[in-house]
Amino acid sequence: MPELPEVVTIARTLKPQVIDCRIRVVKLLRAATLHKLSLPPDSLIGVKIADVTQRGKLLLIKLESAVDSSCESGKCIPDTLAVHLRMTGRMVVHAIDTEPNSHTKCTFDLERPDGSMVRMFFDDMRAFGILMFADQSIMAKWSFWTELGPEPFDLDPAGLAARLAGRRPAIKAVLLDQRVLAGIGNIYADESLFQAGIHPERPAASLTTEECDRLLAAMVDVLRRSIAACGSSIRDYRDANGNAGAFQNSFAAYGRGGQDCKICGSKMEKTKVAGRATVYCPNCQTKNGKA
DNA sequence: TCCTCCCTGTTC
DNA sequence: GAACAGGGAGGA
Repeated sequence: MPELPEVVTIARTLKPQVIDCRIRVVKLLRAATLHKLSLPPDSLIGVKIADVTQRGKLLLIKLESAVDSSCESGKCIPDTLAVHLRMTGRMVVHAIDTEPNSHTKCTFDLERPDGSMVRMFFDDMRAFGILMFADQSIMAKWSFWTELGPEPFDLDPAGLAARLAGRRPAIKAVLLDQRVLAGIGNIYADESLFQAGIHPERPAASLTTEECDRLLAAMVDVLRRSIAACGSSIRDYRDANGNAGAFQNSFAAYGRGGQDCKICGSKMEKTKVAGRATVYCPNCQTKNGKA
């Protein structure tokens, strides 16, 4: 399940394979994978891939066009190919003669600067992923994009506290809300709360200044360590080279319900918060806070 | 503000 | 053969 560290890794491994390539053919194999606001697949024909970046969990393929990129000419030309991988999405580059598999939702035939061709696949077993081909006017209408919060790296403790202020829901539910923070999913929410010693069901606004400090430091540390390990591979995640990450071997909370706490040895408890499986240590992460 | 749904492979 | 995994949209 790609969260921020996995998307960073995918962007890093995809970029050298597709940069400066020109899109020649786009085949959309599942119509519902395309976002409602998206420009049609054919709008990508002829544009060049200028960069591959990421914001939160969104993979952003930056495009540049050789022709007028304004809508005034009557034809909109996308400058962004945004990909939300959700649970099982993958972007992988294969040889040009590779055929789609049963989970392929879209293929992009790319011409390299030297004239050779490759085929980029968007595979997505569970079909939750979304493709968005957009110009700036469309991005400005995409609420998920316009309302996306800052990444933890771009916040200071006071900034985090300000974003949690007035929010009564459980801190874990708030961390998963991409409008509050971008990039945190179920894995890194559990890992960060464990590392910070904060119970996942604490009302977000009840965190003290000192706890906000600890939580932000934990999120940044967990995300950085995972990026260094090329992300976490639970089942399906692979980077753009098809390689798995290694951070799953460092989990202290996620998926460890019933096992011993790595700090105090207590039995880790499993519950549900915001409809998501949640694991925490009842001793290290107490409900009334812990110094 | 919380619940259900989307989707399919894996596990119980 | 049902439960589970889960991000986000949309509805109650």
